[in-house]
Amino acid sequence: MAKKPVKLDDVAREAGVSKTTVSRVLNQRGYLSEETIAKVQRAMEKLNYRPNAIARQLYKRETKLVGLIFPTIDDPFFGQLEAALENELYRRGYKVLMGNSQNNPAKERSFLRQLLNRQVDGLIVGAHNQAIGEYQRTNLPIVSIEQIVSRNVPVVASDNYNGGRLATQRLLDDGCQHIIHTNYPEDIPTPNHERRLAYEDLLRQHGQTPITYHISFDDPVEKKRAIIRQIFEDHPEVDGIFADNDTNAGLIMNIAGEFKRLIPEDLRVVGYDGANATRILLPQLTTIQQPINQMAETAVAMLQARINGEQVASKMLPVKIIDGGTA
Amino acid sequence: MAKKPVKLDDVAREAGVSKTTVSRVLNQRGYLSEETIAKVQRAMEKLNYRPNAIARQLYKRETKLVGLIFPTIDDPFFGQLEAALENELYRRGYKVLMGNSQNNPAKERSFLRQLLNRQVDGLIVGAHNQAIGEYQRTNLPIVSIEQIVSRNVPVVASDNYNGGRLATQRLLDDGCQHIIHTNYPEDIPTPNHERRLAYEDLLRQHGQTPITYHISFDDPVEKKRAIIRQIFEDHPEVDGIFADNDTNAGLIMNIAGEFKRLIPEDLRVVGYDGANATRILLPQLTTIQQPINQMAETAVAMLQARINGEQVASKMLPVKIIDGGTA
DNA sequence: TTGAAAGCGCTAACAC
DNA sequence: GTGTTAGCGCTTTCAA
Repeated sequence: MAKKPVKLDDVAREAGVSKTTVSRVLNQRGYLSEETIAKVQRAMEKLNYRPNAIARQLYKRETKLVGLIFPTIDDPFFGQLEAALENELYRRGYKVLMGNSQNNPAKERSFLRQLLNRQVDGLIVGAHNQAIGEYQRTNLPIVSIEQIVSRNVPVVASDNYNGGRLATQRLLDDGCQHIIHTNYPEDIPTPNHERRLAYEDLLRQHGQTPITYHISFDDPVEKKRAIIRQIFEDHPEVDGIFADNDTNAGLIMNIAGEFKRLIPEDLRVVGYDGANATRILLPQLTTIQQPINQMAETAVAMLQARINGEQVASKMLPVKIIDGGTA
Repeated sequence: MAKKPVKLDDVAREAGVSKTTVSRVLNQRGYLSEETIAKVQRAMEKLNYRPNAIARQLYKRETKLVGLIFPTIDDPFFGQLEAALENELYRRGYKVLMGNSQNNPAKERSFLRQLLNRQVDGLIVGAHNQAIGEYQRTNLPIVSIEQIVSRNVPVVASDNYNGGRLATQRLLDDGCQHIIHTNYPEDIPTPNHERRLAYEDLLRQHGQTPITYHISFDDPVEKKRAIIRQIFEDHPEVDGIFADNDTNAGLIMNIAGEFKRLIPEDLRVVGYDGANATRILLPQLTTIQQPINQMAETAVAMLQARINGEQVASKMLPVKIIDGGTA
């Protein structure tokens, strides 16, 4: 609005040198006399000069920005994951463009379209939505987390099968006879479903019938509660629940109270994720912990490699069980 | 790396028209024959053309990007706040550049410096760090949330004094005789301290001695736990605690267990924030709820006004008490 | 209804 | 050591 912003030219004029010289001082490149440097710096100071990052980006054809596309940030797992990603990216000189898809394919698509317009140097995605064609026909470097995007996008995932195995085995070891599992609806294909496979395999091996209730990540919490109440109504005999995330485990623990079930006496519960926030608020919850920070570091390292033009393979990271007391 | 990206020129050549025409089709501006439009669109399609957003930004001198500077995103309050901000900004056509200052003044400063270089059209800040000189000498539109930044930056805050009053009054009504408060260290000036003022005012009015323990938001959780244990050791007579955020309230509830205090029988607890995630995981916690989503909407509306060159005044939003059962 | 040309603010050959 | 010049890819007067 007010006065036009100061540009390189203005600094050059003020210092009585050429644009090139100012640019060199700015980037500390090439040979310059101490005197000139000082002169230019004085001019910059005097005019309170701020280089225009956009102009530089245009020339350099890189923005040092990485887009993050995840369902939301308002969740213990994704909050910690995105925080770790931001941190690691910052260490490597990248800033973060954040996009929450919120189970809204239109939003995800619009977001993606814009980012593909040379706004970012790379993308890290973990959105739940149906993989969109856009992801396929771009050669922007992409890495995904716990999500299958397309054939040419490497994935960082934790060992979901083993996580499901550890959780189910714990409940079996506790002597549970009626173990129920909660997971996403089947039509959303994610590595997450390996957890369910492990649960089903183990239950069958032990002569029990696997029963899975579907709770969509993006459901409003009241709907989630309703589904969980349904579990207790449909299966009063339930004595063990393996929840596919800690938030659901928390809901289950509360609703168990409504049904007068004591945990762990009447009902054992194992959660999944083991994010900081849930560990703090629900330390009593036994859960399968994903190596969230390590997943973030790995994803960033892989993205960096892709940006450098290298090929990288998908990676699987180990999980572990955290003993709380609920199972 | 591979083939050079397609640019406007290429599309123009392919369609046999000028750059101007292609640009017009792109922006749906000016008079164009149906035929030309179709021709150009076919060329775009064929070449899989993606406009370079950076070039446009350079010309337009606006990026449609807003920077968010907060301590972290891995926290129920800030997670929900930033999610709401992102959502509201997206509605208005802005994307979000996220920067977590993490109680690291160097990081905050570096982040800020870069954003001031015309990378964003505006800034919403809520970092805890000492206000940095940089904030003052820029004319980038800025709005702050629950944070005093500088004289010319309008603030969106909730009614912290009333929140402190509601919390303390509840504990007094419950008959607590020894009420303790946790809050930030005093040297970080935030509207948050109004909560403490209210607590102190009320306690003195009731002939009690206010006692505040300082828990820094950025302390590692083990340090927070240690401070809370100290409360119980120093003041075994404590029968009410007003925590300045729900995470601390959660820690208090767990440590109360270590000291064999039953809640609410032996100890009443009131938290602060009332964010979604804590409401889900700790529904039993009585807390003061900030209107987080409304704060986000207000901040975005104010920022938009500032970007449009209007002056705006700071705003204060009401809080309410949520009955859980811990007080 | 369309095009030529100037310019957004910066960088980097290439010359001197 | 320093300057001249030609772009980076787009938008927009102005003219035709």
